[in-house]
Amino acid sequence: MASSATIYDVSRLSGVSTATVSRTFSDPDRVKEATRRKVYDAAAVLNYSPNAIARAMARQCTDRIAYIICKKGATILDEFYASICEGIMRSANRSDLHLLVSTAEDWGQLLRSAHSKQIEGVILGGTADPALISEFQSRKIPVVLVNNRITGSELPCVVADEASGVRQALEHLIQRGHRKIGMVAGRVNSYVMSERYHAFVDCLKEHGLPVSPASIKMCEATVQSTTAAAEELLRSPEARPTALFCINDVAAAGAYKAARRLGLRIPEDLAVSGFDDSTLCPMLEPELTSVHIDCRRMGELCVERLTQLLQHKKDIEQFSMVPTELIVRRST
Amino acid sequence: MASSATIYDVSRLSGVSTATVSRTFSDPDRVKEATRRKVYDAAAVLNYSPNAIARAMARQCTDRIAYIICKKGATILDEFYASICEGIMRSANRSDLHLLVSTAEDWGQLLRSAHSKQIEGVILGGTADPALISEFQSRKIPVVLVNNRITGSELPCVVADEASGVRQALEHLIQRGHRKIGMVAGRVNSYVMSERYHAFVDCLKEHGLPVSPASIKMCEATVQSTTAAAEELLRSPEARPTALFCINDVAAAGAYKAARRLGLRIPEDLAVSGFDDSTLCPMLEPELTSVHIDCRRMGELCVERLTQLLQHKKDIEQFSMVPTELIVRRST
DNA sequence: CTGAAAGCGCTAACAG
DNA sequence: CTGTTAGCGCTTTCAG
Repeated sequence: MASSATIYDVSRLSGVSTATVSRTFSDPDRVKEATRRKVYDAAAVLNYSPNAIARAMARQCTDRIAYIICKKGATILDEFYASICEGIMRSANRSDLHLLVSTAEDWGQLLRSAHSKQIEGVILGGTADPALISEFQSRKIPVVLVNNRITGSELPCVVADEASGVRQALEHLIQRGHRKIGMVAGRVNSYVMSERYHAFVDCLKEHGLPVSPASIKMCEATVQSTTAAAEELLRSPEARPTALFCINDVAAAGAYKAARRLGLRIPEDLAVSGFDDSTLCPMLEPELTSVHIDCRRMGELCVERLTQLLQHKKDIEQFSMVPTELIVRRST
Repeated sequence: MASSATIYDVSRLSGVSTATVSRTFSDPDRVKEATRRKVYDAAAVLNYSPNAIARAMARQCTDRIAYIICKKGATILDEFYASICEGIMRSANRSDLHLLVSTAEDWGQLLRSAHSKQIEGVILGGTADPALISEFQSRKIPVVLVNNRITGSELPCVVADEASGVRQALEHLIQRGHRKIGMVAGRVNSYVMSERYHAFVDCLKEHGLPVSPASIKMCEATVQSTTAAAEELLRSPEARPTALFCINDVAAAGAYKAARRLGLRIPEDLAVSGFDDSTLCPMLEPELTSVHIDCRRMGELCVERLTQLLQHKKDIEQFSMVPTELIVRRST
C-alpha cells in the first residue's frame, strides 16, 4: 500500500534515465553535479528513497547478517550478550546492514531461515557448537566468533582481554593486603570461563600465593549455586579467605548473600570482586568492584570483521582483543 | 555466491512449470499430490528453499516489522524492554517476519531507514513521542503500542495489569500488618509509572490508610537517586514507614541500600516490595518480593495485533492487558 | 490443476 | 558522463 515512488517516477520527473538515478544514489560521484541536483530534487518532491529489497534483488547481495547467541536458554536477556548485541546493532545500522538476532536453539529452523532469508554472514556469540560452525562454512557463509576462540581454526574472533582483567583485580586485592584469595568459579566449559579460571591460577602462582583446590569452588550460573559455593568457601574458619574473586557479577552477588548469612561484613571481613561490570554492581551494597568489558566495542569489531570477510579483504585480523579495566568500588 | 538453486532449477528437474513450483511452496493444497511430491523431491535434491527477497519483491510485501524502543538511552539493555523484545523476536520468527530492532534516537535516520527497508509495521515500546507516531501514521504504517496507552487514539496497545500488581503487593503488605507504607516512586511521566503511582494512592485510600505527600518520594531511574529517596523516607523516626513499596526493582535495590546504611533489617524492621520481578530479585539478600509481568507474552501480543493490522482484519482488540502476579519472597 | 508470460524496482554491463 | 537493455527469483493473472 501507500505505493511509494519508484526509480521510474524519479527518472521521469528529473528527465534522466533510471540508470542515472540509480547511480546518483549508489555512487553520487559518477554523475555530474547538475544532474545529481536534478535527481535529488525530484526525489525530494516524490519523497523517494531506494527500495532496499529491489536493490538486494538486483545486486544479488542482501546485506543481511545474523547474530546468533549460543548459550542454553540465554538470549538478549543476558546482559553480557545484550551489550554485544547493542554494539552490533549500532554498527549494522550505520553500515546499512540488516541484522537478524537469534538463538542457537533450533538449528534446523535456524539454518533454513538463514538460507531463505539469504543471510550472508553470521556472528556467533559464546560457545558455538563446532558442527553448527561447519554447517555455515559448508554453505560458504562467513563466520566471526565473539567471546569464543577455536584454536587451529581460521575464523576471526573477538574477545576481551580476560587475563588482564583477572590480573588487575587480583593485584588490586593483593595490594590491599589479601593473601588468602578464594574463587567462586563457573564451569570451565566456555572460552571465557576457562580464560578467567586459568588467569586466576597463574596470577596467584606468579605472586607466590597459595592456590589450593579448596580455595576454588565451581558452580552453576545461578545465584543459588554461587551462593552455596561462596558459603562453603567461607565456612571453614581456619582457611577462610579474606577475599573472594568471583568469576562474574552474579557470582559476586552470591558471595554477598553468603557473607550476609554468615555475618561477615564487606569489605571489612571479606573483600569481593566481580567481573563484567554489569548493572548489578551499583545495585549491591556496598557497590561491587568489578572488571569492565567494553562489550559495545566488541560488537562493533564483530561487524567490522564480518564486513571485511564479506568484501573478501585479505589479511583480516584473526584475533581481536578489547582491553578490560578494573573498576574499583566499595567492596574491596 | 554459492548461488543456490532457483525456482527454475526445481522446475526443470521436476518437469513442472515455475508457477507450479511456486504454488507448491506457498499454497501446497493447490497442486495435485503427485505433482507436489515431485516438486518436493527435486527441491530436496537441489537443496532449494524459496528466496525470501525475490518473494518479497514479487509479492510487494516485505513482511518486515520494527520494534522501536522509546526510552532515552535505553535499549535492549533494559531488561524490561529486552524481555518484550524476546517475545516479539520469537513470534516474529514463528511467523516468518523480519524484525528490525531500534531505538527512537535519531528520528530522521529511523524514518528514512524504515522507508527504504520497506518496514510494513512498527511496535513502539514505551513513551513514544506523538509526533513520531504521526509520522508513521501519515506514511500509512500500522503502529501498535506496548507499555503505553494514548487515550483517544485508535492504536492497539498492549500493557500489563499494573493496577492489579500494585494492589496485590499492597494488600500483601497490609495483610502482614503494615499500616505505614511509603513509596519510592519514579517520575510520573510515562504510562507505566503513572499507572503504578495512581494505583498506589487509590489502593491505600480504599483501605483507609494515610497517604501523605511525605510518604511518597519521587526520584530518577538511577540507584543513586532511589537510594537517596529511600533514605529520606526512612530518616524521619516518628513517621518512618514500616514498609516500602518500590515502583520497580531498581528502586527496591535503592531501598535495600538505604536500609543497610541506616542499620534497618529487612524484613524485620522494614518490608520492601519491588516491581517487575527482574533478575535482580534473587540476587538481593534477602530475596526481593516483586510483581511479575509476563513480558514475553506482551511481545507476542504485539506481533499478533500488528499482524492483524497488516491483514486489515476488522475488530482488532484495541486494548490488551496481560495479568500480573505478586511473587512473594523473603523481603516482606 | 497447470503453464505462459508479464512484471516487482533496481543494477550492471555495454554503448554512445 | 549518461542512456539502453537485460535480467535478479519469484508471484500472479489469465488461459488452457
